[in-house]
Amino acid sequence: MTVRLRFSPSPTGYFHVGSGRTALYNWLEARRRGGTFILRIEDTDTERNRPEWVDGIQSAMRWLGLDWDEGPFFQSQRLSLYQEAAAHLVSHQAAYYCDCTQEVVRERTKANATPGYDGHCRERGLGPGPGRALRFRVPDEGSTTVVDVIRGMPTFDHATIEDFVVVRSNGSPLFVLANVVDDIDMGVTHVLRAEEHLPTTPKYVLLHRALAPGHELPVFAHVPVLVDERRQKLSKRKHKVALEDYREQGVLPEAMRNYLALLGWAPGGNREILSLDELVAEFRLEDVNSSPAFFDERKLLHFNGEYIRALPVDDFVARSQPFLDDGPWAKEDFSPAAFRDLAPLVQERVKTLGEVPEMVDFVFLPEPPLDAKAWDKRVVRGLAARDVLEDAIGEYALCSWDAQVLHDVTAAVGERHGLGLAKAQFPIRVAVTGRDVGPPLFESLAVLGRQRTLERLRAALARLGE
RNA sequence: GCCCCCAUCGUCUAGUGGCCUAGGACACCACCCUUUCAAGGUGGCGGCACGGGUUCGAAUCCCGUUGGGGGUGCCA
Repeated sequence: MTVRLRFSPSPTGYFHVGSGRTALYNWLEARRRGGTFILRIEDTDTERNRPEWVDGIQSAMRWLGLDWDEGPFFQSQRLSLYQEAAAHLVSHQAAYYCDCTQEVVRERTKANATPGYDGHCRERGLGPGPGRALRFRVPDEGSTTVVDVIRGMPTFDHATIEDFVVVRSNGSPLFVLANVVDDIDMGVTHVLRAEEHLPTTPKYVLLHRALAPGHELPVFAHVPVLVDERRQKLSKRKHKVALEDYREQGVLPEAMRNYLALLGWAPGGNREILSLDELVAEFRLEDVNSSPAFFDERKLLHFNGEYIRALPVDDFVARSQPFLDDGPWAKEDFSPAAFRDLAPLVQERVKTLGEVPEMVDFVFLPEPPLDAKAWDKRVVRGLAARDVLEDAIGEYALCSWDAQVLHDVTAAVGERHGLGLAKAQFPIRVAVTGRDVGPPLFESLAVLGRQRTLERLRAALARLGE
């Protein structure tokens, strides 16, 4: 039998990393088993849905490389299906109408030991109508066991499950109903979703049995939630966890994908960096952990650095382009050739593509950006800084313009003033690039050119003299 | 409160009764390399929550405790 998995987000906020991982796991399991991956948008709560979030879901998934075989389906366009299901429940006495308002229920059950709806309308024989919600009649006795590949078999006593609402009093279906109806209709074989859904799963099972008696239940897999440093569930409200933010920051989708895959799952052996093909081949739902994982941005960034460094230089250049386009320099001052020369040196120094512009901005800006602290420390208070600058100007004016030559010449300059190269290069670096960190200096000078280098050296001297 | 889930270094994890003196990675520290910063190399710090069982033997199995989390909506 071919497996069918679905990812069914609701468009109630931007797409966050936790959703990304759930989508990825669904996709991985579907691909590995040669099954079908379905995208279904659960937008039954019209109050909270927004079309831009729907676009966000799809673009985030495309960015991660998670292509779907069917869909996107929209529950808002499948309402008649849910109505039919509701009618079926009513005609089979599996559900009943209720006109209790939330306030009334709360008031009435306040004193009860078990909170929740008390079954007040069970025997009242109410028909449909305005202000009347449809409730599922949960058996009083017995229990429901959920078979979950990563959690075992949690069991829930029916006594602890209230008669839950499946259709709102305004006629719209609730998540729990639409979800089950669609899974049955779409032949979903594996329900892989976040752990927070585990407590409502017995309702899913009860509904499934009532709606499709004899049909096999899907296999459940509740993956642990992602948490913050305080071990609280990552939420859209409180945390900066939108996939989009990482994308804009210059995180590579393959790095994000790899990192996400490892949050709750590990391949055999001491490996961490895995290609998509390896992920597909080795991922196993059964091996997913059951405890919550902390989304560690530092490790993500480490992965990203690994992926950036592994890129062929031309790819690195191409993928840096969008970030270069937003650089702080005038567009016409950017030189692809100059960037290409520095690219290999930049590539091994950044953790995100967003850091690329500041590594090379001194080349494309008319004046070097000024890092006041670096200027003060390495030029104003730097050892023999003035002498080094003056001496360097003299040498640089005459030597041939080549990184190796510049290196040797500068080493000689340093020696004359009792400094090693490491110290001697500082005033020059700050004068020319504005900072005391950056790509190797002599290669940078080679790209900048003799004239601009000398100008900046002289400007620094002038500034020092003030 | 009630229901459910979870528990190995700070973090992500390997581990499925002997191979564990508990392995790897991130982070951190030191050293090496070195024109800065990175990268790389070497080393270090650091963990089986606790208490009972079961067993010749337990990180691994069982029970309890504690701690953490999720749910408890006419949200998903």
